[in-house]
Amino acid sequence: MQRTNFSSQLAACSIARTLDVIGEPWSPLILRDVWVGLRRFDQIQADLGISRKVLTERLNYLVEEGIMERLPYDQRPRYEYHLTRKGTELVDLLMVMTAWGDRWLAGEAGPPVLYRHHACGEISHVDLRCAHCGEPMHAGDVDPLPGPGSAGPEPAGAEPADQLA
Amino acid sequence: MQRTNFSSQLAACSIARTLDVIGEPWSPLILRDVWVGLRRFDQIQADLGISRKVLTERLNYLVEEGIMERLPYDQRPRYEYHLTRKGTELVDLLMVMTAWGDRWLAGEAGPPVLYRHHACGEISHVDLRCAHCGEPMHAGDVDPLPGPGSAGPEPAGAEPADQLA
DNA sequence: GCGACAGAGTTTCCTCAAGGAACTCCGGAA
DNA sequence: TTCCGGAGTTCCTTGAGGAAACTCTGTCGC
Repeated sequence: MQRTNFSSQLAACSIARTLDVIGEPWSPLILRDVWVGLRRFDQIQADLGISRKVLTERLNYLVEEGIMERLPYDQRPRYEYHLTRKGTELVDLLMVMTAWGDRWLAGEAGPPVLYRHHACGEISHVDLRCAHCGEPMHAGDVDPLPGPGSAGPEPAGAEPADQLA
Repeated sequence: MQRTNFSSQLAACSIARTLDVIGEPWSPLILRDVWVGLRRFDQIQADLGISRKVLTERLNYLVEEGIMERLPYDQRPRYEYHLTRKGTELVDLLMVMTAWGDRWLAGEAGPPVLYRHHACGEISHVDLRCAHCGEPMHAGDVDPLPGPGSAGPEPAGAEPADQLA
């Protein structure tokens, strides 16, 4: 296929920008693998069954974008991939995917993996809260407004959010 | 390209399952558009600049997966897409993408769109909390454990999370 | 010293589906 | 009776992804 081009959206949409970084097929799964400790090329390749070519491309891109670092672990040309701060924060996304997938897509067997929260020691999952007041913050709890990086002051028309997010 | 095949991962990974639903290019942006009120085919098509063919495919798939409903709004064959409960909860993912994108990828101009939280009236963004204890829950705050839907009891080896999430 | 080895990619070739553009279909409206 | 606007289809090209073989580099065993 042709490389999907979100360019028109990149200007005005943090979602599109984020997708540009981890939106490609396999990228989130690679991020997950590195997060849980599969740090080497062949480990990730074997775990995912991804082609070596694609894995190379994705890893290079993720390094380029500052999501991961490529660090030598031997005199020989051997490298490990580690998450940067930027990459670690991106794992939030994976946790939300996990929560949603567990809730809506888990088979009769239940979730394949559980997470124990260090702070309370319980098996739990993530919940979205307002960073300001701490109350729940979901799809219906917000109004979108044009921000400083928007294309310009939108006419306050009937369509509140034509150029979005 | 050949349709990316996560099949090996689908069995054991809620992330892969979730990606199977909204992981394709454009799907998250379509979800966003419908969320903010662009509900008709041509509106979405014009907003995203996506090809009509791909938009048709994505919409059909999202309807099939129960993320959206296709509802007539006229005697003529005219339809609108609306989010289901399942789809609305998936918007959480978009909010996390927005938060991450705003933090790490916003240009010098700042975020293109802001969200005002109904509960507190403030411009804010989402934060991840433990659904159980309410404390912050991020990448470093959890241990993954095999759950009921895992392939089987993993040998409690040195590699704590080989078959993951 | 020399070949086998292991990790980490590169390269090549092939296939097939993603994207784009143009076409169709349907039921009012003029 | 034609025009129009919304909502899809159809067709073609291209380039992404997969598979497998090849490369490069430093170690290890003998």
